[in-house]
Amino acid sequence: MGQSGPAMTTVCCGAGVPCDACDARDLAVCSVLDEEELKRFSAAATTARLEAGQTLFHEGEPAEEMFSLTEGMIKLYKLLQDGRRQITGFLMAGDFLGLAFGRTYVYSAEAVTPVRLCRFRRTAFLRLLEEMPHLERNLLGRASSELAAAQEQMLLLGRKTARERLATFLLTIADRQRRGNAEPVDLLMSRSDIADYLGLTIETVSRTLSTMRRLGAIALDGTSRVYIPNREALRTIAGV
Amino acid sequence: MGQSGPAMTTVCCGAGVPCDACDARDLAVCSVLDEEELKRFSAAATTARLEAGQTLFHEGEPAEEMFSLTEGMIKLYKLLQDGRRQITGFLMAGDFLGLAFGRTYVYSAEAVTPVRLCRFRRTAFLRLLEEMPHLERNLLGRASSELAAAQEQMLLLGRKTARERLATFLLTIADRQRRGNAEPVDLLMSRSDIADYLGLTIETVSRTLSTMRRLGAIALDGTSRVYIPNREALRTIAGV
DNA sequence: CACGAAACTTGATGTGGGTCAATGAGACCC
DNA sequence: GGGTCTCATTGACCCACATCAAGTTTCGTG
Repeated sequence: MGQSGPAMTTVCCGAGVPCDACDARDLAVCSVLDEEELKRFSAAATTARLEAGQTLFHEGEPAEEMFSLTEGMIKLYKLLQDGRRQITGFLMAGDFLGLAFGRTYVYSAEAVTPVRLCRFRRTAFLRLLEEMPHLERNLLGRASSELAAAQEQMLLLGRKTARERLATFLLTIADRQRRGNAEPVDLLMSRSDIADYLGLTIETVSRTLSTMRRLGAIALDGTSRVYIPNREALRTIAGV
Repeated sequence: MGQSGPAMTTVCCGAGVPCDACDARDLAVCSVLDEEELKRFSAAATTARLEAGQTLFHEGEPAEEMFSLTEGMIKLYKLLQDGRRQITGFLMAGDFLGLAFGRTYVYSAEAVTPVRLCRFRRTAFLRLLEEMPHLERNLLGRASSELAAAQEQMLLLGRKTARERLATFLLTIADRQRRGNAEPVDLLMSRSDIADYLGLTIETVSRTLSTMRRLGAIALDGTSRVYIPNREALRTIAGV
């Protein structure tokens, strides 16, 4: 189920991007730091890269590092012993992951596309957190909106139909990619990932997308590009 | 669907409990404050009471107040326009609610039992937050564990069977009530609340509990008291 | 560019939990 | 102690989505 590749050992260090050239400079936690703080902050960070499909960490492992995603997409997921999987979120440039005041990670993280990240030792990061109130406030804000998103997702998983789930999903992706109304959305993740995110099977995802295409609610270009001719119409289907 | 009773107008002020006599003194956010801070903190708070079934606030309303629950149980929920409801959490003494950096509440909150709370004006609370780093750290910790709980709930809603959901739910309640293995758990909330929390219908909740009783996994005393003779066995059913 | 593997789509069939409906059991009130 | 209201349980039936099983498309590779 996509857990190919050894974990941390395969992360290549180096090839780091300096902060001013970083795609996530204005999105990530570091955006709230002043020049002096940024210097100390980046001194505490190393950079890492992962290929698509590689695992950053597994649920249950000691949470010794935290990460800021600067490029690419990562999925977070939890597994039941028999292999059933629930993807709890897709992260993009600027997102922070691994924050845990407990001892272990509460989810696994795997690259969906090739990614770059800034990596911090847990202890070092927590020290920075104490010294930089802006940083703490920013993380609290992030946690708060992640929580809101999680509650929205609970509504989806607990109460929405397959069609409503897909419509909601497509609209969320479109928003996050800040695409104009005419531009296509790029899904990046596989049908299996979408299914495990929406609490469905790949067959249902595929069938539902086909139905929506037949109805003219979306158009598909390949398996990953989706045109949404009328977002308002999709919003009606989404039940939002 | 349980939205009886007018909202804020019916909240009775007064009858406040002084901090030292407060049930939640060691659980709530105020537990991290020193004497001097607590004085300022409580000066900013008023107290409120609600009867079971009364609404504290509705999703979408301007988020002008934040609350610390000191007694009783509150449920948080979101609605779809056609009335489908998802309960996203049950809060107990010590829990904090209403934290929103956005302008509006992202969920509704309603009393399950009679409750008492400390109430803060949003602006006043945010000011206190800046002045008291302990407080901010505590809230970040809370947000972080709430997020972990939310992800656990997504796994439940997306991937678990009805039986697994109920078993998980009962074990969680048992943990939160810190009951010994022999002691019964008290559900407090209705079947309808349980159903809307677990993404099921009341009929399925009822049937599943009956089946578990027939199998000897639990015993019921009335509709609300549940004995769990063997938690390990229930844990096996829960798939955890 | 042909081959093979993986990912996706589509169809046929099955089923867990939803829906609809009736009955039962407390709780409250007079 | 009987009436009523609300909530919970139980039964019969149904359907949205899962499962099982072919195809088909895409894409990486020699």
